Amino acid sequence: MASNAEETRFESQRHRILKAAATCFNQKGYSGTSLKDISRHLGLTDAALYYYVRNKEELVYQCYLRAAELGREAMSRGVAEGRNGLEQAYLYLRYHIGTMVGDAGPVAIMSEIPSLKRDHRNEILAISRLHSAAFEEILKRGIADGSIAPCDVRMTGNAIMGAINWIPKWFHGGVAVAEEICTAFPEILTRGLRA
Amino acid sequence: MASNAEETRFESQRHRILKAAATCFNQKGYSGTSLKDISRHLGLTDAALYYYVRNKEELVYQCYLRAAELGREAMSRGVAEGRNGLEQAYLYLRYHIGTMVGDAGPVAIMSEIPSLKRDHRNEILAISRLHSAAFEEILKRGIADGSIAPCDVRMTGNAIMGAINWIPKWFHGGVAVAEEICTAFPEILTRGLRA
DNA sequence: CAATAATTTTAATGCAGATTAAAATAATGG
DNA sequence: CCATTATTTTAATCTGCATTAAAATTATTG
Repeated sequence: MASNAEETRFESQRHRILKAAATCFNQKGYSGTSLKDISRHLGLTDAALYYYVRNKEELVYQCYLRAAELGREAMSRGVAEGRNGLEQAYLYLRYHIGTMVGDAGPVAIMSEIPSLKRDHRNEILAISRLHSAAFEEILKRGIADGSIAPCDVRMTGNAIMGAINWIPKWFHGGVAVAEEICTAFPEILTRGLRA
Repeated sequence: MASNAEETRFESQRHRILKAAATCFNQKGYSGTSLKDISRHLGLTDAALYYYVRNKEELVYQCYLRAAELGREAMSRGVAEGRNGLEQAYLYLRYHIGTMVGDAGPVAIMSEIPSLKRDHRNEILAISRLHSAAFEEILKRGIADGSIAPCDVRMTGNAIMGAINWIPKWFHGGVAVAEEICTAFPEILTRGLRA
């Protein structure tokens, strides 16, 4: 049976692979990146990837699961720490964006949902809807407690999520820029919410 | 030689094709949509597309050119009609978003730049940079004339453009929703700019 | 209606890239 | 060291899809 050390080895390699995949998908899109593109990033052969993952689609799927997990964590931290709706929104954005531009793991590739196969797509769409709904709840809470000005929460949510989801399209690494995004974005995105 | 009537026929068909292509690209991405996907939308065969366009890549390229043209028009109208930076930003957003959710032509597929071949990509990137720079100019003008609060114009521009560019990802037609977007978005996106 | 041009289709061709199987290499434990 | 297990590679295969050429159809014009 595999020892603990080997498990770790496997898991960490798998993690590297998912991250490389996410990077490529963000740059060239799902169908636009070949398995060779991904494996080249890692000094491997394309066939080697199949030791870690069932097929290409699972790469996106796993990235999405990880991204969803990070998003969920960011949101609960924000909700837990914020004293009102506005603060919660601000903190959530800060944490979420932090993970996206940091190197904690595979970043969100929110553009590639159509590439998922039916079951996975439905699952991710459901998670995604829950996430949006939770954010809209924060907005409603802020409106109720007077920290956020009344607004169309659906559209406001769409706007803010769009701004976030678009980040991977123009951010291609760099610690300095990452810092700048982390401080500027939450401020910019919540300034319009203030009551 | 072709008469005027025939030219119009050709051009209008070409236009239909570009629009169908843009729709598909927005839904499934460039590499994710086959020529058959596009032609099926039109009641044609995939091979028929080659009568109107050199190859698949030119479909995206032409969509980008059209989108850039629409964006440019929206911006100059906004700048011409607005009395200060804030108004200009608002009007530009209103016009630009209007064309994106309307059926004037192929909508922007800003996600697919990597799919373009080198020369076309450089061209579109240059145009895109000009567009962003022009928007940042509007912001600076607003800061100078006191209508917009001082901010990181680069990041603010990225945030607003992201929110716009993401629209095709979640908007899939519907006149009512289109109306809602047109009125809500410019307001939401400029509220955070006010001095 | 004949003749020419415009448009679309049918039927190949060819390639890129995902997937698989078997072989080779590297790691690990006794 | 040997034996076993983990990891990666080489070498096929198979398929989907862009692209092309030639034929068929539809429109247009004198």
